[in-house]
Amino acid sequence: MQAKKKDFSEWYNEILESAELSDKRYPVKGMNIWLPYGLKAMNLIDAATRRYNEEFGIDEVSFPVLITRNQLEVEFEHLKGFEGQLYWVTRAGKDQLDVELALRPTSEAAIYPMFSLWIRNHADLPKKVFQICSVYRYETKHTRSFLRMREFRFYEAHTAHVNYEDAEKQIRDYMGIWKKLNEIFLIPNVINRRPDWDKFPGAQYSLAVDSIMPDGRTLQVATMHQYGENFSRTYDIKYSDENGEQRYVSQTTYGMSERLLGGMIGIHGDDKGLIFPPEIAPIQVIIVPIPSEKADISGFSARINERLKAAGIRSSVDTRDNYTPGWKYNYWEMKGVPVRIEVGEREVNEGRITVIIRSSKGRKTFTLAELETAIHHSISEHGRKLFENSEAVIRENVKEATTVEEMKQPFTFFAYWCGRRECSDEIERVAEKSCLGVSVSHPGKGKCIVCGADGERSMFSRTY
RNA sequence: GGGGCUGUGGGGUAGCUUGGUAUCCUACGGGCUUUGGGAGCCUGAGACCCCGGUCCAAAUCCGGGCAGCCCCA
Repeated sequence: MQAKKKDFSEWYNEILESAELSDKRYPVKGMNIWLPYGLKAMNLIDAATRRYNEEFGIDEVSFPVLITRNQLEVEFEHLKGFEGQLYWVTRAGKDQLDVELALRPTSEAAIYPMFSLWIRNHADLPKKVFQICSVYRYETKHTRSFLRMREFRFYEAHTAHVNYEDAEKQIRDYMGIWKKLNEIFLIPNVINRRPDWDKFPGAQYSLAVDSIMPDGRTLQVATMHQYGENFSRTYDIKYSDENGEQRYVSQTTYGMSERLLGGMIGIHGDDKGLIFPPEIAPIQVIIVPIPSEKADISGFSARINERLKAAGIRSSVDTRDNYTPGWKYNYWEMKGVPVRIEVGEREVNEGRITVIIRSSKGRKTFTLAELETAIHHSISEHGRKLFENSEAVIRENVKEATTVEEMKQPFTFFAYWCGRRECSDEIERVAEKSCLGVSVSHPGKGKCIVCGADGERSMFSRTY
C-alpha cells in the first residue's frame, strides 16, 4: 500500500478498493457501488444522524426523486445555482414528456411547495423535517469516491419558523447536533461563515463545517443555511399569526453527505489501512483463532464472541482456515477494526484473552472474567486515541499567517481578513488558497493581511 | 472552465517508439502439507475499454466515444 503521507491521493484510492468500501468500476462516471462493508459504515453514520435529529425534534420524511421544471423555476437564484448540473428526464417510453422532470440536486424545490400546503397557522410551526436520500449533480470536475460524486448519499434537514430569530435558534441547534455527531465521527474541523459570493444559492448566509485533511487541504463536510424569507416568499409559505395576520415563515437547512465517510477515512487512516472510530466501525472486535490440535480454540473463540455480542458489541470470529493468523492480523488492521482478540493454545489453557488496539502499539492480556469490561475499555481507549490524533491533524496542518507570502506553504491558514473580495482574490492569486470565510468556531479580530483594514479571523485553504 | 497523462486476466504490470507468438507479480479454483505477524509445492482457469479507419496483418498507428488519474483556473 502507498504510504499515506507520501501520496495521500493514491493512498485514498487504494484503501477504498482493498478495504472493499466502494467499487468504482461501474460504467457511469461519478456513480459507484456501495459494497457491504462501506455501506455498513455509512448506515452507522446515518443511524447516528437519525438519533440526534430525533433528539432535536426533527422528523424523518421521504420525498420523491423527481422535481418538475415548474417547481424548480420558482426560486430564480436557487435554480441558477444548480441549472448547470441538473439531470433531466425528458422522455418516458416513446413519449416526450410535456413537463420535464429533474433528478433532485437537493430538495428545496421538492419540499417547499408541500410546506406551502402543510403550514396554515402559527400552531403548525416550527416545522422540522429531514430526509436521507440520494441526490444527483452533474459535476464536470473530476469525480472522487465519497468526496465528489454525481450520485451521492445526502442528509438534508429543512425547517420553517415563525420569524428570523426562531430560525437563528435553529441554526444554533444545528451546531449542537454537529457537536454531538462529531463526538462519534472525531473529525477535526473549523466552522466558517462562507463569503457572500460562495453561499448556497438562495441563502442569506451559509455556515460550513470544514474538516482538515492530512495533506493540508480542507473538505466541507456539513453546511447550515439561513434562508430567512427568501424561499417562503417565492414558494408562498405563509401562516396566520396570533393576530390573524398572514406572515411568511423563515427557513433553514442543514446538509451532510457521504463525504463524512470520506473524511473519516482520510483523517483516521494510516499506512496499514483504515481506522474506524468505534461507533462507525462495522466490526468493532475481530477474534482471530490460532489453530492448535491441543486445545479447543474454536469453541473458546465462539464463547467469547457470544459474550461480546450479548454485551452489545459488534464482534466477529474470523473462522477462515485458508489464511494464517499473521495474514488475518494484517487484513483486519487494513479494514480498520478497532480491537483484535487473539485466541491460541496459551489463552485457552490459561483462561485469558490477548487484546490489541488498532490505534496503539503492543498487546495486553486479561482474564476471561474481565472480558466485557476490558473490551469496552479498549474500545473507548481507541476512541480517545483517535480524538487526540485528530487534534494533532489540526496542529500540524492549520497555521496562522502574518504575510500572504507564507500562505504559499501546503497548509490551511488562519489570517485576518477585511471581508472584501479584492483582498481574498489577492490571496488566491499569490498563495492559491480559497477563502472559506470568517471563522465562527475560532473567532478573532485583527488587521487584514492584505490591505491592513479592520478584519476578522478567516480561513484559507486548498479545497477538495 | 483550460491543459496534460493513461486504459492489457479480479487488482498491479511488461510489451506499444520499430505492427506478426501477450510477460511477470498478486488475487482466484482444485490438491497435499501448513498456521503465535502477510506459508510452501503441484495444478487449473482468466485479459489487449468501445466503435470506426489504415494494413496481408492492429494491444501497438490514426479518428471518435466512454472511463480513470493529475495539474492549473
